[in-house]
Amino acid sequence: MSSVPPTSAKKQSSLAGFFEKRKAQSSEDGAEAREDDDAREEVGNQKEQQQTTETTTTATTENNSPTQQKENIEVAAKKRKLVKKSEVLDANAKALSFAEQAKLKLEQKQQQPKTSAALKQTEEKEEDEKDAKKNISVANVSDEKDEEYKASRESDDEEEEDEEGEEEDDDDEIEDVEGPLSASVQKKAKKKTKSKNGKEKSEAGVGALQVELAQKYIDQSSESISSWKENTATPFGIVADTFESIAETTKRLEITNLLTNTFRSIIRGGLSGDLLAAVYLASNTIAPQHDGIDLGIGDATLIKCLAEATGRKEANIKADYREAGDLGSVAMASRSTQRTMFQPAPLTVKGVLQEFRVIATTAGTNSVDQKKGRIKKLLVAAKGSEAGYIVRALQGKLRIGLAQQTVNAALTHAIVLEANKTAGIKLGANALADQLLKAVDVVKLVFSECPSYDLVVPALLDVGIDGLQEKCQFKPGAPVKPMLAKPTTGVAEVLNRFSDVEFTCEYKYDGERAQVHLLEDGSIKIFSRNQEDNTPKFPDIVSKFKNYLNNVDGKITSVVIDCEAVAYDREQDKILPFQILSTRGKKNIKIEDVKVQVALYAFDCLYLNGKSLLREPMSVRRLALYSSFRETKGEFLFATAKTSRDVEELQVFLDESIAANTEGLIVKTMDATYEPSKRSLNWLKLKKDYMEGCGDSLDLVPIGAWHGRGKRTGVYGAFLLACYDEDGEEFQTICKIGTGFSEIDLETLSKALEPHLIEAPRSYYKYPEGMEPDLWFDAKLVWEVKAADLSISPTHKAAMGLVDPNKGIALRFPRFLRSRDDKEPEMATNAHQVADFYNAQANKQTFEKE
DNA sequence: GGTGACTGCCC
DNA sequence: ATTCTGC
DNA sequence: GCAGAATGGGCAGTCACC
Repeated sequence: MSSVPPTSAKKQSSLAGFFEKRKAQSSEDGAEAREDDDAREEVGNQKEQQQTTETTTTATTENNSPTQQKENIEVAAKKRKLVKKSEVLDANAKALSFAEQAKLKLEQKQQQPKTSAALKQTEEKEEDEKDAKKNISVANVSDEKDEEYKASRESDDEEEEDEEGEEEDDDDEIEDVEGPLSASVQKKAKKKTKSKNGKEKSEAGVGALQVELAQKYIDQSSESISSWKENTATPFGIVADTFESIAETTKRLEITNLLTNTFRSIIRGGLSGDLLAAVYLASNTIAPQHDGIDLGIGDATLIKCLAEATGRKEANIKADYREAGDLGSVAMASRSTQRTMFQPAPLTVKGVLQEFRVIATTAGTNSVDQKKGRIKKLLVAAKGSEAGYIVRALQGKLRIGLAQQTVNAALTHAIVLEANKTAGIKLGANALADQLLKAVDVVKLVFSECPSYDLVVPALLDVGIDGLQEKCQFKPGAPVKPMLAKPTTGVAEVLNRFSDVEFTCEYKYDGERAQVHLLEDGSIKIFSRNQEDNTPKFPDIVSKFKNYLNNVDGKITSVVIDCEAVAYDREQDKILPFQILSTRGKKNIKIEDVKVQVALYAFDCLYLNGKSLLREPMSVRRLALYSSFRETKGEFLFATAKTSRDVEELQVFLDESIAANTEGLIVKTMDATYEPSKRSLNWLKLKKDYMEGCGDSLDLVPIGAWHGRGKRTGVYGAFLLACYDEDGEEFQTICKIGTGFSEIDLETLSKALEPHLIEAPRSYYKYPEGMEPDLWFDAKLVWEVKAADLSISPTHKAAMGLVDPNKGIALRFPRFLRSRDDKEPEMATNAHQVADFYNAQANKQTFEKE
């Protein structure tokens, strides 16, 4: 990766080092003489990285001797925790905010001597600054921010440093700015809240924290919240700054507060379209999901963009990404080296969203280039932290602890608070907290039944909370968010959770969720679990659906049912595995082209003859389902159900479900409504592999690893696992694994694996092309891993030749259980055992036909 | 016209 | 999908 | 318990490129 001389690398005490290193390297990018050091020392790289992380907290400890490195890593593990706690800069804690990175960069530049005392000071200073920043919660609306933008625009590549200075000064200057909350007022407000804390907390009621937030709102709204400039397009920087502040906290109410204030100022800006755009950006979506608009941009394209935009080599961008764990900060760092001939117009909230949409809808020959061109333009126009968030947005991971639910809460708060203000309503903290909580419930409910900001945001601005339900109603034609189920560990837990209520169990079929709508106009629509419009995928269902209606006692004019679409062999009359279902085409499918038949297993009825059943209990909905449809063999069936309270009966039913080629059971209370907003995981799922000692558990050998990203930066994020084949005396990959690890596991395992690092894969490793891990290990450790299923794999190599002549076996839903220190790698699950596991499955793949 | 990289979406 | 974690 | 963010296998569709 870097061609930086070791001396410079040694000095790197933090992520700032990353910037410095990159800067140095990028100047050599053009020369690109020593491009391929890449093969060089991946091992060293790993150590270096561990150390980098470690020194983030301890500054200039210059421990580079190999003997000390191990120690460093251990210390690093402990420190990371501490650092996280104290909310100081830490790459692992969460997103290292871009501003923080800039600060680090500055420190590095100034070559500040970093004795531990000095560092402590710095930390404290930063804490202060953060506090100040948080308190200027509405400051991003103010005119003085405009100045800041202007300033930052003018001094592009020095801007990070400049911002430092400016931020320092803000506290003083801000007081003179009319309109927005001054920092000092905010500070007072916060102090007030803090001092009240104790009293309020003891009052309980709605929830002390909510009340505290309400109090905060009251204090804030006693001042005027003004827009940056009325009726001027909302700058994207407002949103980026808000993200930046949000990135600095993990407290959800704090996040809500920050976003609420930004939404409020946008509302006051008077451009309703801007609020909608901001809501989309904050939730990192570009359109309602059933509109089927997606970016078509992934890491690979973004990396190419960054390389082209900065004139750097792709390999270097990748290396930076690996090291930083965040493509956003790579974009930030790269961007600052770029000079532009002229100043592009500042980005606006609406403009960025619009550009995202154009990128999404660009298709056809040369579309990739066009998309890249637009992204590069965005990056060039980006100021401050904007570029980082643009990249993250395009990646589909904001990674700041903000997603739809919190956006909905903040949107609600903003609407309510602004409405209160307009109406002159002034509530006490408790009353306000109560009002906000109820309003959030309403908005979440409405959004789950009408998942479209295009509809909900304008409605909120128009009629507010009270008229919202009336205005945004569930109707066939648009999907409802589906009810989901929560994993349980066994029959006992189910009985425990549903101890006092009547419940029912249904088979959990292994297919894909299908929400089938019959509209008033007679048309049919089918939506996926994620509200994608899957109608084109199931022309066969569409054409026959009306045959399944039970129209004897009256005409059914409209209906919505919840089903599982399962691949079905109508000749042999049996359910086929999920893998078969997934081979069905998705677009432009004609009925005569359908090769994989499906059976619909219906289990709920959400709408019938013009009436929503979402608020009805399960018992009523099920009756509606049973009475409105009739079963057709191999095509349309009701999910097999049983109602019982008996432990043994439940267990028997579970066994039956497994024997019937399904995944297990879904357990539902009979009185529960279909309102995922109330509890998104209101149903329970009972699968064999959730239970201890049941399901397939294998002992496997880690032979490689990938560097983690995001909150896994600095440790491995995933590992390559293999089984042992005695016949060929080789290790054959069976899956990657990246879940089931606690943070401590990851630290421990990284440490345990370090002595086994090797430069290149052993000759006796059989692994798929294109699945080369970042680092290879000697086959020494054994881990116990759980899986739901085994499948014939197009890539993995386990048991190759034993079940299929050319294909290996892979694990479905692999997760780490524990380390098996008592086992030698040769004692790992062997290839024959893997094959046996596969063959023991009730529902094997049988599609070797042709 | 075929192939492979990339992406999104199922689970 | 599964799992872990902070609130 | 919620919400968010890490991560899995594997398929079809799209587009660049040969």
